[in-house]
Amino acid sequence: MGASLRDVARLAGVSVKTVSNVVNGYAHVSPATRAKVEHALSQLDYRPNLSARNLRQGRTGVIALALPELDAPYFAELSRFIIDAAAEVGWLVIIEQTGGSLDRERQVLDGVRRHRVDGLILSPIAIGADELAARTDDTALVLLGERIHGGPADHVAVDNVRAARDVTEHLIGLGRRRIAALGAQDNSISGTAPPRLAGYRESLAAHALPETVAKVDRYRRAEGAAAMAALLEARPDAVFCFNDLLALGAIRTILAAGLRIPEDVAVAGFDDIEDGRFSTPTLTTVAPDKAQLAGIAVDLLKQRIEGRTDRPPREVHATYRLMTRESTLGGRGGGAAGDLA
Amino acid sequence: MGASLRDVARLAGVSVKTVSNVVNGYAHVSPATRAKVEHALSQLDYRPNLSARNLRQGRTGVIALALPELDAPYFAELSRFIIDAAAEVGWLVIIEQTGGSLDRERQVLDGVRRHRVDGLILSPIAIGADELAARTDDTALVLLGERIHGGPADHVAVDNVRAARDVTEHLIGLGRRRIAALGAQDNSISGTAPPRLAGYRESLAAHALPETVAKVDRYRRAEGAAAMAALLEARPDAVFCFNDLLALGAIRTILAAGLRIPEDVAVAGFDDIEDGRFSTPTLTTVAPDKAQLAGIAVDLLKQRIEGRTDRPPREVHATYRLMTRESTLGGRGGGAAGDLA
DNA sequence: ACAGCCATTTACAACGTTGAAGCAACGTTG
DNA sequence: CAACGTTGCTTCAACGTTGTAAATGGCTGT
Repeated sequence: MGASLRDVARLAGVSVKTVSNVVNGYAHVSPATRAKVEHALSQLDYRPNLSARNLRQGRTGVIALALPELDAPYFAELSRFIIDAAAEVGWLVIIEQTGGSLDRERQVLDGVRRHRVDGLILSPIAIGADELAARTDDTALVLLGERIHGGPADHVAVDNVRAARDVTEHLIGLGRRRIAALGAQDNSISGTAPPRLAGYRESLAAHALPETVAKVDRYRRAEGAAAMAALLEARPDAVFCFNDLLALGAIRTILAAGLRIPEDVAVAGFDDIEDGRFSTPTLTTVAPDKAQLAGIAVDLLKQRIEGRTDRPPREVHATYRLMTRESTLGGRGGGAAGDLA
Repeated sequence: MGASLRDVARLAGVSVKTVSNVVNGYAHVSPATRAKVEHALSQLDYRPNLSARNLRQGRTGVIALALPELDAPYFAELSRFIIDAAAEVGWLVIIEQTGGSLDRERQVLDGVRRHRVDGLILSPIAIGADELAARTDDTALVLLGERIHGGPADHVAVDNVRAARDVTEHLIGLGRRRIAALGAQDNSISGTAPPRLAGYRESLAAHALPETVAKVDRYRRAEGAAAMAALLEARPDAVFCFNDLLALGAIRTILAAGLRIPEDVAVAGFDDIEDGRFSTPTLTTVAPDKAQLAGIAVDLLKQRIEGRTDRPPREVHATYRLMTRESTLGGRGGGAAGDLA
C-alpha cells in the first residue's frame, strides 16, 4: 500500500516526526533537511492517512454536505459551488442524501455514519428547532437555505419572505388579480414553504387580493404538474410556484391544457435553475446568488471549526435577483429586475 | 466525547478485547459475560470510532467520485445513485469536480488531493489510455461512462455505439432523411462523442444517407442552442443530439425559429435526464439504467478493493432503453421501445 | 493421574499520526 | 564566560481498535 511517514523517514534519514513537520509546514526545519525530506516524499508519493491523522487529532479536512437529493437541480448547482468553495480552503466534501426524511436528518446530525468530519452543512427539511437544540453531537454545523426559528446553529439563506413578496408584487404589477400559490406543504415544520407562503400572503393582503393555495408533498416536476391541473379549475391568471421544478411541471400542464403563457396564465418560480433559462417559455424566477450562499456557508463553518464553539449563532442573508423572463413578460422577456439583498 | 471500548470494559469489569469481541459478534463469549458487556455498552451509548477501526484495518470506508460537473443533470442523477449504492456497502463518497480538464483528471488520478481513499470512480473526459496505464497510484479505479480503448481499468457504460445506432434507426424509421448529429468534439480523445458519432455514421451509411455533423465545446444547453442555430441552415428534418442538454438547447432554438417539433424537425437526445420528461415537447432519448450503472460501478470497485489487484480489467455494459416521446413522435409520444442491453 | 483439548478470557502489539518533552548546538546577553 | 533563548531535531506516548499469542480452568479419554 501507500508509503507511511516511517518509510519516508527511513529514506530521508531523519526521524518520523521531522517528516511530519515538513508535511505540516512546521517552520523550524532547515532548508537542507526540508529538501531531503521533500525529495523522499515525492519519491515515495507519500499521502497522509486520514484515519490515523483523524484518530490522533480530530481534524480530517473533510466536511459533509447533507441535502435532500442531489438530483434536484437546485441542490446540484448549489453543491457544485459548495465543493468549490470548500476546495478553496482545502476541504473535501462528502455528500449525504437525506431524502428530506426526519430519520435521515437525525442520523446525519448524530454523526455522518459514524465517521468523523470537521463540519456539517445541512439543508434541513423535516427537523425542528427543539430537536436541533437538543443535539448531543458537537460537530460544527451550518444550516443552509432554511430558517429554523431561534435555531442553535449558524444559518445562511436568502430572505425568502421578501423574495416571495417581490415575485408577487411583480405579478400584481403586470395586472394579474387571481394569483395562485403552488407549493405549500403540510408536513414541513421548517421547510422553505412557510416563509414563501408568508411573503405571498403579505403582498396579496396589501392589495386586498384573494389567495389560492395548492399544496404538494414534494418539490418535483410531477407534483407541480399534478397540482397545476387541480389549480386550473380556479382559473388563475398567474401562479407563483415555490420552486422552479414545480413551475416547470405547472408549465407543462398549462400548455397541455391549451392555455397560453403568459397571456392566459403567468408563471413564476424560485431558484433559477438552468432549466428555466432554456425552457419554453423561459421562466421568471428568484435567482439566489448560489456562489455567495456557498461561500458564506463555508466561511461560517470555518469560523465555527477554528473559533470557539460558544459564540452565539449567526444568521446571514445572501443576495438574490428577480429574473423576469417570458413566463411572465412574454416575448419581451429576459432581464433582471435588479440586485436585491 | 463518545465512550471508547476501554470505558465500556472498565464499567463491565472485563478486558477491552472482550468488549471488542462482543461488539463484533465473536462466537465464544459466555452468555453471562455477553449480557454484562451489552448492558455496559448500551448504558454508555458506545459507538465504534471508525477512524480507529479503519486505521487498524487499513481501510477508510471512503471512496471518491470524480466527474466533470455536478450540476450537469446527468451527473447529478448518476451521483445520487452512486452515493446510494456506496451507502449500501457502507462507504461514504467524496465528490471531486474535474470540469473535464486534463489537469484536474490527472490530479485526481494521482490521489484525491493527497488524501487516501479506498477507491475512485472516475468519469473521464480528457485523459487517454496511455496516461492512464502509466499511473503509479494503486488506488482501486473504475471508469464510468467512458470507453478508453484497452484501458487498464475496470469500466462500466452503456454500449454507446449501439445506442446511437438505435436512435438513428428510430429517426430513419420515421421517414427522416436529412438527419444531423449535434455534439461532436474536437478536443476529446476519449469522450462519449466518438462512439455516439460512430453509431450515427454506421446507421446513415447503412441507409446511404448523408451526414451533417455539428461540433460543440461543451455539453450544455447554450452550446446546443448555438450549434442548432448554425445547423438550421442545412435544413435538417431530424437532429440527434449527443446528450439531453444539447437537445433542450436545440429545441429552444428550433421553436424560436418558428419551426415545429417534430413535424419540421424531430429531436432526439441521450441520457434521459428528468428535464426531458417534462419539457415541451417531451424529449425522445436514450435512457441508461442509472441505478444499474451505479450498482455495477460500486460492485466492480468493491471487487477491486477486496480482491487482488492483478486481475485483468473488466468491461461491463449496462442496459438502456430508447424512450420515444413527443420530440420525435408528436402527440402520440410517450413510451419505450423496449429494453436493450 | 495426566496429557490433551476446548471454551473463555486476557495481555500485548501494531495500524499512522502528532503533541509534549527533551536534547544538543549555536548565538546573544549581562 | 556563565546563563539563557532559539533552532533543529529526536524520542516517547497516545488516539481506539483488532489480530495474535498466550494464560486459565474445566472436561475428556486413557
